[in-house]
Amino acid sequence: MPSNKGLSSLRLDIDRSSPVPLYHQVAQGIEAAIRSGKLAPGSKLDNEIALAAELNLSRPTMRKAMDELVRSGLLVRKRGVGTQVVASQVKRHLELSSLFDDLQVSGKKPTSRILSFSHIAADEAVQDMLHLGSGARVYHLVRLRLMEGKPLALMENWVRDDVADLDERTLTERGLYEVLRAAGINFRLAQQRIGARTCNDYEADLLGVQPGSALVTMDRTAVDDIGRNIEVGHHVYRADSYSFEMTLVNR
Amino acid sequence: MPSNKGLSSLRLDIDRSSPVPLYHQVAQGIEAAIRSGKLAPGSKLDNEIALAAELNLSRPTMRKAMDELVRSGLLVRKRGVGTQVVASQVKRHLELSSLFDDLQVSGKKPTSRILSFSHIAADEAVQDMLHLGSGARVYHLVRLRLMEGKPLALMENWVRDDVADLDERTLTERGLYEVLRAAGINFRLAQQRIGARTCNDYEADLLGVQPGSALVTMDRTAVDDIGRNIEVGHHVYRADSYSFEMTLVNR
DNA sequence: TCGAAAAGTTTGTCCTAACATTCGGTCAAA
DNA sequence: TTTGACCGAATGTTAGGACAAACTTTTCGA
Repeated sequence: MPSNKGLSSLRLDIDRSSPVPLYHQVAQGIEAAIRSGKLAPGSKLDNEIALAAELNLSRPTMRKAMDELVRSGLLVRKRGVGTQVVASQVKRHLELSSLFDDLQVSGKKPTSRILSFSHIAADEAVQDMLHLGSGARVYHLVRLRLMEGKPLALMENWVRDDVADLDERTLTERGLYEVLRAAGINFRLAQQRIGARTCNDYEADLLGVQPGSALVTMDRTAVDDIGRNIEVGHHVYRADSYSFEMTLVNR
Repeated sequence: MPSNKGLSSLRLDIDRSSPVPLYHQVAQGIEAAIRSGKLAPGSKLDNEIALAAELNLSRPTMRKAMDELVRSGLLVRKRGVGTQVVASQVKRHLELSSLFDDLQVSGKKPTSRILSFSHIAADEAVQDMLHLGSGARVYHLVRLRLMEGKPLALMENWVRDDVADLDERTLTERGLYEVLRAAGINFRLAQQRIGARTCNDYEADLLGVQPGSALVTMDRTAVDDIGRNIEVGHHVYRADSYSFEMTLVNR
């Protein structure tokens, strides 16, 4: 007698009139059940057909919902065997959002001090990374991010100037990504590189650490939904206060 | 006059008798076309229906192929508009593989020096991370990874002992993941955290750097296809020789 | 008793068929 | 000149069915 878990006990009520796709509603419902413990780590789910029938959905829709959770690392599947909840508590996937957004979600109160803001001609390296022609102009920002008064990150960004109007005051109280999204930009992907190095005297002073302390470095290029390279950033974080968490998924 | 690109010029011949799924064959074909430049960065693809017809596939299959490329960051889609090749050259996604595998693919010749190998009782922290009961035993490895004779990484791993038999000689010439895969383990996901710190005298000596140099740190837990936590690792890399590249995708 | 074959279960792939939603542009009305 | 309605085009969602492949369990024969 298998201990398969149906979803009936979860009260997964889906709203067919909602603009939220059914598969996403289902995925969110199951995710909530896993995170709240109603679906125990390691427990086996009913098969796709039974679950679909239980929710009055087609199998493709049910499967797409489960795909979402497999991709985010909450479920694992094996052909001929079934689908299980992953044993360990999986943190949320590394999101394509700015640090500012990350910290807001986690309930902290980040502030931003703008050290430099200018509208300048892009040098060759920036032109290349943003795929701009020669003579193009960009916004250049250097910001210090603080969390509850404590310096956390030093961020230098170059933003193409033909997608939004930036000004210094707005950026003080809103994250860069928030401002750009409000301007109608839909970020789709970012390529980034994470590494480390020791800090110099200038950085040590701003971040409030000893010269020679370790820094986490992050270089990023962000792309929107029509393939434009919107922004490149070079950020350094205090290694004692920041690290990157992510879940890698195969297949 | 749109400059939409069909795929006919690409000679995408798909083999319906192959065990490789059609959508994956198509995805690989398009990826190859992009990476080779036959599909120019920024160019717009034909619509899904036309492409499907061109390859004698159904639209869902075509769509699934494109999904793969969207998820890996090579294409971007926008409803009502179309699908484009991303402007920038996207590196391969951060894979769930060991460093050893990574370097092999890139054509380098990594070697491994085993500093310590033992079969020991798991302490409480390891028991917890691998979800083992008290009294469980694990393999414990400390390895130094060298690339062309140059030290690159210092790696400490704990592996549960009920899934494979490990021995010191095999691990010298094969990567840990390779050995575990050969034992029938299908890795599905890994949760990892990347950070930085400065190195101590012991690490400096082994890695051939000055004490106080920057290190990239990586902590990882790997999970297989039936939800078992197989291995936890704590690795440190020379910051001047290693960094993590990845592509984040929204949606 | 043990190993091989068969049957059953479950996920994986592929197809056809609609309809919905969003975007970009055109064109007419204010 | 600007606004609004409409239309075509493209991606997004949902359904239902059929078969394939991998794995587990049971059954059967030596």
